[in-house]
Amino acid sequence: MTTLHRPTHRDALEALSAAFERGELVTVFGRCTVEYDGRAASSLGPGDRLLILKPDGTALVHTDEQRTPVNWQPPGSEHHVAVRDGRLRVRSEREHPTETLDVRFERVHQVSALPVTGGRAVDIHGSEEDLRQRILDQPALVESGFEPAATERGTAAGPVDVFGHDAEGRPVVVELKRRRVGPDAASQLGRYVEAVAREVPDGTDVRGMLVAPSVTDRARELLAENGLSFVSLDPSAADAEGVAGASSTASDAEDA
Amino acid sequence: MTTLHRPTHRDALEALSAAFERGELVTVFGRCTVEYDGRAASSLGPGDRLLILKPDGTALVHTDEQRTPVNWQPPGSEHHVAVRDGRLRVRSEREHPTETLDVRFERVHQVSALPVTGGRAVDIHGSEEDLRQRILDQPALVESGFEPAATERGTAAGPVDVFGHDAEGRPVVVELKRRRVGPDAASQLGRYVEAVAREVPDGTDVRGMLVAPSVTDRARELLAENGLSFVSLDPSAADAEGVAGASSTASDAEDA
DNA sequence: AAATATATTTCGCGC
DNA sequence: GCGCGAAGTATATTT
Repeated sequence: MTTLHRPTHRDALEALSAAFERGELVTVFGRCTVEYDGRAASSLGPGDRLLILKPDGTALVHTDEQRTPVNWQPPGSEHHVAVRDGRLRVRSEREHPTETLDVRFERVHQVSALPVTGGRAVDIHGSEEDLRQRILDQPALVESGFEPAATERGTAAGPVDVFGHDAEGRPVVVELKRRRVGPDAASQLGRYVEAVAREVPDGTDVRGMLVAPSVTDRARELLAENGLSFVSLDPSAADAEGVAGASSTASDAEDA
Repeated sequence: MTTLHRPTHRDALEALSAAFERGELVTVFGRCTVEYDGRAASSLGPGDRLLILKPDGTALVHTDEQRTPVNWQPPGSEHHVAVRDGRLRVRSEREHPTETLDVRFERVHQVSALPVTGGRAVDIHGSEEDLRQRILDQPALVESGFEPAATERGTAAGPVDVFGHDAEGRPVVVELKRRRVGPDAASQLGRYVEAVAREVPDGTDVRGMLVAPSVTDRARELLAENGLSFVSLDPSAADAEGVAGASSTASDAEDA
């Protein structure tokens, strides 16, 4: 681990080059301007920022606010350091699409090179994947008598989360969302149902069910217009009881 | 600017508390485990990571890979530091929704407190907003004879990017995208057109046009099914010539 | 490489 | 606060 305080721009350059060589994570804190050009273009006037350069090619420029970096470059980019007119300049470039990030330092307050070792594998649960598993375990959460037949079933409109049949044997398309849904999810379900309806004998009733914690009003209307149902299911809720009391709030499926 | 190298956990605690007090940006580099619980839940085993704590409540945990932090907490959260069992622990909490992030350090390699001053205002161009302005300046880019009447026009399905009329006086809904579009954008346009069609006298033909650099096949089909058009327009293209050669690729608007 | 959908998306604007 | 949609979204998966 190397840290330089108020280094000369030239010393900062040396430290950065060496750190890249060693595959270390680098932070540079200093007064700088930032220019970006690529998918869009942006310009950032002088100020103190924290620049993070990762050995995988990621570049991040952070101010003292927000979760999102004020400027960045995705992994796979190439970091280049130089001193121009006595000032440290870090340029990060990539192709496909062509994008460049330019950080020009007026003053370098601190440079650190951090050797990173150890686990990167984060174990996340509570995602949509978990919700699907829960429904396969307890299909009655969707509807009494529901029988899952496939997950990620391919259709002309894309893969359906869960496909199965209801108590009366009708095909059912289930779309899962781990949080409150808006119109986009309703449209998505509609597209899937339509796609399945085309694969199936004419006149077959294909049902569509949106499973999520809740819906917005507009999404609810959209579901109703298309004869689709909504089932309230909280992904974080303890999966006790189940089976009996699947709180199914079917939409009023009346045509317009 | 303060930096401590291999501080005791207690000294690190002191430095962090003082830095929070002064409203500084803090970085902690060390071997740690991370636990998150909230909208989802995650667990991260021991390893060297860079923890960034911003005075606005943002917390970021970065490894040596990826643009996205391995764990984080959004702005507005509250940072708490403590020493438990002789180990530095940083906890970041927020409500609505309730979420907690716990970083427990085995070893603290470095602590830095960085006073940030200066500009945060980044000037971005090439966004959808710019594209809209360009179309208002040169409506013929959309279609010869197109006359914009309103932007962000409200409908029951949400605000329409640009609303206007074609050469024959028919209402036109224009949806703008700064990049290649998929089925979602086609659905969105369809919803807007439908909403406007309901406001207008029965039988009035409401046209829908998707303006973007390009479309995917499935999106193109979806547009065609709903009698919607596509106009190819690159946001980054120089707005020279124009007027004459709006490369309009209208979809075959035949009904199914 | 392209297409498609998810994400602890984040962020901003409007109601 | 909720709803809605954009974003230089990023990221993973599948074709």
